[in-house]
Amino acid sequence: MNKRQAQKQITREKIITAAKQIFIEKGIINTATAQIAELAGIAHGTLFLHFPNKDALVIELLDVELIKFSDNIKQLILETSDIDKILDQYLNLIQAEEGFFSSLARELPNYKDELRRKILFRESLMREHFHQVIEKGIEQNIYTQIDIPSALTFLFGTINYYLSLKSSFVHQGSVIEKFHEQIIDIFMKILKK
Amino acid sequence: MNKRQAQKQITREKIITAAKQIFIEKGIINTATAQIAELAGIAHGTLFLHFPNKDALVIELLDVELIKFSDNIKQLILETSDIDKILDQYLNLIQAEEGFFSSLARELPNYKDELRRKILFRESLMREHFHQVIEKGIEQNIYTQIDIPSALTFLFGTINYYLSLKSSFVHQGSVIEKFHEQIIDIFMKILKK
DNA sequence: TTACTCGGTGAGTATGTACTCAGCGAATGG
DNA sequence: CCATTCGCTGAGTACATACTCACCGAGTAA
Repeated sequence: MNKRQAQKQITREKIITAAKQIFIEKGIINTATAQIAELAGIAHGTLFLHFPNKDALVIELLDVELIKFSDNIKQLILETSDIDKILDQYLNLIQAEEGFFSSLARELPNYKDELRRKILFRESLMREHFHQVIEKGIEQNIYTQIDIPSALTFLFGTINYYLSLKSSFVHQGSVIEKFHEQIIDIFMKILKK
Repeated sequence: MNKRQAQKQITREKIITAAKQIFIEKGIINTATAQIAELAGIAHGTLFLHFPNKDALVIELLDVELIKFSDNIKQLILETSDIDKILDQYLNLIQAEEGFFSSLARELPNYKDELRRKILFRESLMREHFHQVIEKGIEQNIYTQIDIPSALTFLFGTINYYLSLKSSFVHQGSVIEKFHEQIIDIFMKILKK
C-alpha cells in the first residue's frame, strides 16, 4: 500500500471513529455530517468522498459494531450453557457499550426501513443463540414449556426499554448495572417450571 | 361567546385534529408545521397564533390524549380487580388507538426533557394503578412475592417494544392484537406463585 | 525533472422548515 | 355608519444541513 492509499485509509478510519464517538454521545439523527467531519479533523466534503451519503456511513458504523458484539455473544454461548450466566455476561457486554446501545435503542425505530431491517436481522441472530440454549433447557426438563420467542421479546423488549429511556431511569451511571439483577430474576421466573 | 371567539375555537380544534391525525400516521418529529396547517385547512402562520411553537402544540396534543386514556384505565380498574382481565382490557384500549401509541413509543425517547418527563409522569400514574392491584393480589396470597416495579417494567417495556417496532412485527393490522395472548400469558407467569 | 493522478478542501448550492409580520377584511361596538 | 379590533393570510426570513465541485498540492511514475 503506497502513501496515498495509507492516508486514505487513515482518513476513513478517522471518520468512523468520530462518528462512533458522537453516536455514543447523542446518536446520529440529530448530528450534522459537518460535526462529524469537524471532530474527525477533516473537511466536510471529504466525508462524502468516503461515503456516498450519511446513511452509508451510519450503516457501516452500526454494522461493524454489531458484528463485533454478535461475535462476542457467540463466544459467550460456547463457554457456558446456563442461561442465567449467559444473561449475566450478556448484560455486562451491553453495559460495557451502554452509550452505544442506548443511542441505538432510542433511534432504531426511526431509521429508514433498510437500516432498521439490517439491525433487527443482527438482533434476530442473537435471539437464535438464546433460543437454542433455552430450548435445550426445556428438553432437559430444567425449564417449563413456554413460547420461547415471546419470552425473548419480553427480555429484549425490556432491556431495550431501559436503554432507550436511560436518561429517565438514571441521571448518570449505568441503567443496565442498576437493573441487572432484576432483569435476570424476572427472566428466570418466566423460565421456571 | 361571539362569532369571533367561536371561529377562533374552531380553528384551534382544526389544528389539533389535524395534528393528531398526522401524529397517528407518521408521528410529529418528521412532520412540518406547514403540513399540519395544510391538513387543517388554515394558513401556516395561523398555527403560530394559536400555539407559540411546535412543541406547545405537541404537548397539548399528547397531554389531552393521555389524560383521556388514563381516565379510561382508572375506570377499568374500578370495575374489576383481576389483573388478567385488567390487562386484557388495557391491551384492548391500546389496540383501539394503536397508531397513536405506536408513534408515541417510537418518538418518546427523542422528545425534549420536559415533554418526555410529562408523558412518563402520566405513565407512572397508570403504573401506580397496576401496582396497587398486584400488591393486593400478593397480600391475598394469589401472586408470588415479587419486585412489582421490575415486573411492571417488563410488561410496559415489552408492550412499548412491540409498539415502537410495530412495522417490523406486522405489515398491516395490529401488533397488540397479534401478541395479545402471549403478553398476558408471560406476565401472569411472572406473577404466578 | 516533469506530467499526471488523486485525495482533500471549503465555499457554494439546494432544500427543508420553524417562526415572523405587514396587511386584509370581517366582526364588533358606539 | 364608521372607527377599531382581531383572527387570519401567506410571502418572507433565518437558520440548519446534506451534498457538490472547481481548485489545490502532495504523491507517483516515467
